Amino acid sequence: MALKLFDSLTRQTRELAPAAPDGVFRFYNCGPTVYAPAHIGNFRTFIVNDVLRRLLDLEFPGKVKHVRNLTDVDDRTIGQARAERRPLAEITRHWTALFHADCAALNLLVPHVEPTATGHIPEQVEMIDVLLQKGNAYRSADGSVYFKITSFPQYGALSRIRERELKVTNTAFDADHKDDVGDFALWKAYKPEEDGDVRWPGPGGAFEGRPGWHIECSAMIRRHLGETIDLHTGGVDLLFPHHENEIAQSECCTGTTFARHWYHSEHLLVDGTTMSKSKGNYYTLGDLVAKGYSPTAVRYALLSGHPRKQLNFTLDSLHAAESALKALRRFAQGLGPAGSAEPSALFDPVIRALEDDLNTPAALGALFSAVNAHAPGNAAADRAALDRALGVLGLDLTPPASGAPSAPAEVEDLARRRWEAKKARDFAAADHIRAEIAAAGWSMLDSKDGYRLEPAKKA
RNA sequence: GGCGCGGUAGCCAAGUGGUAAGGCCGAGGUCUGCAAAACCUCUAUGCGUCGGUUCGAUUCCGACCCGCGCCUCCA
Repeated sequence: MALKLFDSLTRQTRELAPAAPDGVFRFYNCGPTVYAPAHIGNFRTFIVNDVLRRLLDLEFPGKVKHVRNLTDVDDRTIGQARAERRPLAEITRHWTALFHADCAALNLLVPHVEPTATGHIPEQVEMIDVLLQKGNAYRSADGSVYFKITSFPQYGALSRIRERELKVTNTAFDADHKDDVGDFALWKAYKPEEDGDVRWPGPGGAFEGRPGWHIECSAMIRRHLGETIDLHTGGVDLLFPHHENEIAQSECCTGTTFARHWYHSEHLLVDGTTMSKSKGNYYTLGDLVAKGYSPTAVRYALLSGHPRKQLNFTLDSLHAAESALKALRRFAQGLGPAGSAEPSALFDPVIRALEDDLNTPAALGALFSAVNAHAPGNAAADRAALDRALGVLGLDLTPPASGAPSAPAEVEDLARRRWEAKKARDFAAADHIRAEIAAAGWSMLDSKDGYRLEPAKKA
């Protein structure tokens, strides 16, 4: 089985394989900026990358090194700290913790390394020093350092920026400091009124300030994965300028290929448009859980579209996901435990769909096709196969732990009375009480020898 | 203006030069005192529009219409 993935640089679907002699597959996924709760659009990318990670684990067992960073110093994190008048580290620590909790709820595997920008300042400064020495970077009047894109002839290969006609605006061109609009900051000189106590010694041991955004990834990759990595991923929005700039600074610094394969997942839209707080279509995982949806359903819904296609997220898609998951749970229960059985081939098409450029919607389709095609016989082996397929998708069928809130005492009391009435075959009374229970916002679900109460479904 | 992506049933969504996976919803049925659940069955002569290539196109080519994203720090 070969794992194929679209490569944003060559615009072709290519096979993934480690290049280094040690056989380790080096995988870097651009992580979040920790200044606010991550929204489900962010999580679409992280979930897609999580499925990728699981596929890689299947393909290269024990030989995958997965790194995902945390951006904990940049304009936005600093801005948030200023707005709240709290130390930067306190802000980023808080949002990192929430991010990790959301990741756990969404069943995301923990990367092998999760480096932070602030934890790698010397590494970043070192790279900037090299770029200055090699003439790929220059220092501006205020002590900032910019990368000179004309010094790197291949600049623009990834984003095809040369074919674009840049809409140049005054705000985009910081004429005071940059030589060229396209140049980007490697190091930003310290500005007391903006940066507060956020500052480090800069290139050459002088020029206090902080790193630009792009250099952190280059430095952390170099430190944790080496000069050449096998796969670099992120959302499409990072393609330009972030990844373009990473390539430039890394390759100029090391003189060798930075990433052998690039992959970008598309944006999540909500209600047909981009998410924004002002439109009221901005969702975090917490928002959706508060509405009663399970994180597993969120994960399922986010996998229901092709990762390289924009996905329009709606609450309806969450309903569909909950229903589909419910059917899968029933099916799994019907099969019983896998025990020590070897997986059957029943769900192989699911894995194959994923190996074919991470086609998650096809994989989900194949999952149900297999369920529908299932014939009784080797339940344990089929269950083992189901578990493996669901494992790669990262779908955990365990029902939500907490769940059912208990009904108020008066509703419990009504239920008890209705049950007695029913047993006495006084159906008129039983139906009357059912209506009362419904009026109180609860549903009474009878079974053969008992009943349970659930909150009535909201419209 | 430039770069890119997409338009497949009520909704979501795969896919292929040879005649449309799958999920949700809905409908009918079985079962159940009722309700719910579960199970069974059904649901696109059609894949934005118009041309072209072809024995044959939803799938290739062209034009057009519509939607969306990006164009300097947003996954």
